[in-house]
Amino acid sequence: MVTMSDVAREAGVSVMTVSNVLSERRPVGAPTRARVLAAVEALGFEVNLTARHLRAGRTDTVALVVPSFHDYFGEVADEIAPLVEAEGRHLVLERTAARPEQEIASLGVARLHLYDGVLLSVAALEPEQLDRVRTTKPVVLLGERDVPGRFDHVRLANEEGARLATAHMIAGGSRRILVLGGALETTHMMTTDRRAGWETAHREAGLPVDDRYVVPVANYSSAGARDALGEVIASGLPFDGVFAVTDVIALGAISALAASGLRVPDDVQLAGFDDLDVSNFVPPGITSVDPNHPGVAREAVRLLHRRMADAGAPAEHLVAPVRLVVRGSTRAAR
Amino acid sequence: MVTMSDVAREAGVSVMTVSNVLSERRPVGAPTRARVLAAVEALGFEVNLTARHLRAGRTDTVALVVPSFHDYFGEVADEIAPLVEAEGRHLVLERTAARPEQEIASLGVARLHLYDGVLLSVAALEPEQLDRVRTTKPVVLLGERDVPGRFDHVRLANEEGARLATAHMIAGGSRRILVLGGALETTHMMTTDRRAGWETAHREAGLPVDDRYVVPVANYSSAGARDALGEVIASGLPFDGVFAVTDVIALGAISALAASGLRVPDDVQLAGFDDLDVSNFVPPGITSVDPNHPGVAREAVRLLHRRMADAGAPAEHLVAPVRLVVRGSTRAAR
DNA sequence: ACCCTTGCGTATAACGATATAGTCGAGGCC
DNA sequence: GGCCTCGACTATATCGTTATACGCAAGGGT
Repeated sequence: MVTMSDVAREAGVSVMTVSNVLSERRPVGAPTRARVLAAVEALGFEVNLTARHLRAGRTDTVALVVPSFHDYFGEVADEIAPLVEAEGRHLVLERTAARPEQEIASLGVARLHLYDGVLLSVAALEPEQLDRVRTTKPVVLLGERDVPGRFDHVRLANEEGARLATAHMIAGGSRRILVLGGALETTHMMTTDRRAGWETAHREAGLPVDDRYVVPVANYSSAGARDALGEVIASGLPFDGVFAVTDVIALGAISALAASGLRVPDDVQLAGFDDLDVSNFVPPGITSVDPNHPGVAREAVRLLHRRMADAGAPAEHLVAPVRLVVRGSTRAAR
Repeated sequence: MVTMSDVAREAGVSVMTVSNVLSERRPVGAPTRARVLAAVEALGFEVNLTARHLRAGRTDTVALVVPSFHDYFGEVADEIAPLVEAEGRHLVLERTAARPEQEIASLGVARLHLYDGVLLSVAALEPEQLDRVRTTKPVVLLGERDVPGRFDHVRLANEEGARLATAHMIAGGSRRILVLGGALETTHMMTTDRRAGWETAHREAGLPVDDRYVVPVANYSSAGARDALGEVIASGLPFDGVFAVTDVIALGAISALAASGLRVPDDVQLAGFDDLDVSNFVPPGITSVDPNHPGVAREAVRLLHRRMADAGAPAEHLVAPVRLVVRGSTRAAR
């Protein structure tokens, strides 16, 4: 490896002069500067970022820590990357899927210190585990769990989005709406908050809430959704609408409906959540709650920058607004 | 930040003893060991990975560098991660999308040295740019471009997969098959290799090859595909099959076909490439070429480990086999 | 003539870990 | 008793950069 001192020797100057030429932290005379740059070019020198980090305490790198790389998180990551890069920093993704139940533990707090800041997506992490994380590293949390108050946090208006989608299907004539991927527990998490919105819409419309219409889905996957909805259909439980708690689940649902010869939206209306790309293109288009990824990304990055600039700033807890995108899988109000 | 020397002072030993306790590189007496561990616990010490890297030259981290985080690459990344972790290392994702035309330059060779090894996905990188990368860092290339012989490289059997998919639709009765996302150039890249397979299938069947059936798609996106196919339909060019060079494009195609009232597969057969999750669930199921992601991931990681263990090993160039997954978007042979 | 600034460069000490060579007492062997 | 080995622990140099203080000549103000 070619180091700064190699360059310094080649150019006949001290290492600090090389450093100053490259970082432009302090002025260097034109002839000296030229000789240094020539030496850099000739030797093919590249700065050692590790040494810089150790000494300068700065990596110019931000990590986004996600449970898995695909689908939802991949799309969000692509929104966040340009915003981080606009500030002259780099974004890298780390993943915790190995042990979803202990996101930080499996990652190791030590790794957090490799970065200037961390966006941590908390899907399965319990608040008390999070509370044990004692780090001064700037961290902004993303996700639908409750988190300790001292952390900055961006979450979605899950309940409101679910209410909008469900109410829309009720207005379109549905009276027996499944919540696919729902769960009966009361802990605040993505799935329970969205089920709560489904309930709210029912109550507001004066419709009964029936627990049999809450259908869990294994792994929140499309395959799990297809199987789960297939079983509901086979069971004979009557339904005329499906609120899928994610678009990935909606995709599994549309597959199961098609396999059973049920027409969307004529026999069954369908709505999802997340507004993934795919929802726009799967015929007849899946009505979905748009969580405004660009907006969430912008807020998260804004909070992180603020925290990096001022470690003592009071924590902010944002709830990003959502809106319903109506497509062919639901009917207009009757 | 609490350092090893804080721990050493607290435990009344030298820093090397702390290091030896934690790394288990050399034996430490039981009472001393206990005091050290107690001090680590009491102070909440976490090793500084940057300092370790600088001194020990090892990060236990592998990077996967991709053009973007979503869809195809996200799915591949989730396959690769467990394999890397199984060897006791960490996987992080870096992205180059900022300037697709200069993947390495935008990333900076310097960043490569932050990792023990790098899996570099070359989508838009020209061979001569790659040739300029002079690094001793273990690098394995993934992707469909030609690359300099000195690099390890894993690519797909693009032409063969395209040939299989096209031949299958010909056997099912199609005679005028579009290649959506195709390009007429002859440089080896994903899109041209797949177009070549489409041509081969036509020649083998004694069918004419018509350049008007090669339809480019903006950004290889679903939206671009929908627009492009919409224009073909509007133009009146007759066709009864679509070979989409990626599943993302196939998704746009199915949307355009539905919008025009064309039935799949009755009026138009459709096949894609990549076998993304979505293809399994979009009714009626999209026939697709399965590039065997797990196999590709396994080979890539195997090559990287080999290269990390032996920098002088001869470069391997692998072409991963593909197979056709037949679903409802195509007809059985007539 | 004197002092102070300014511009340009250098020498040296960190950052926090690990590698290497050493120290030191206890015990074994002849 | 003398010598050697061995286990347990320590002192110091080092990885490649940047922060800090300093040296030194040229120029400007009084």
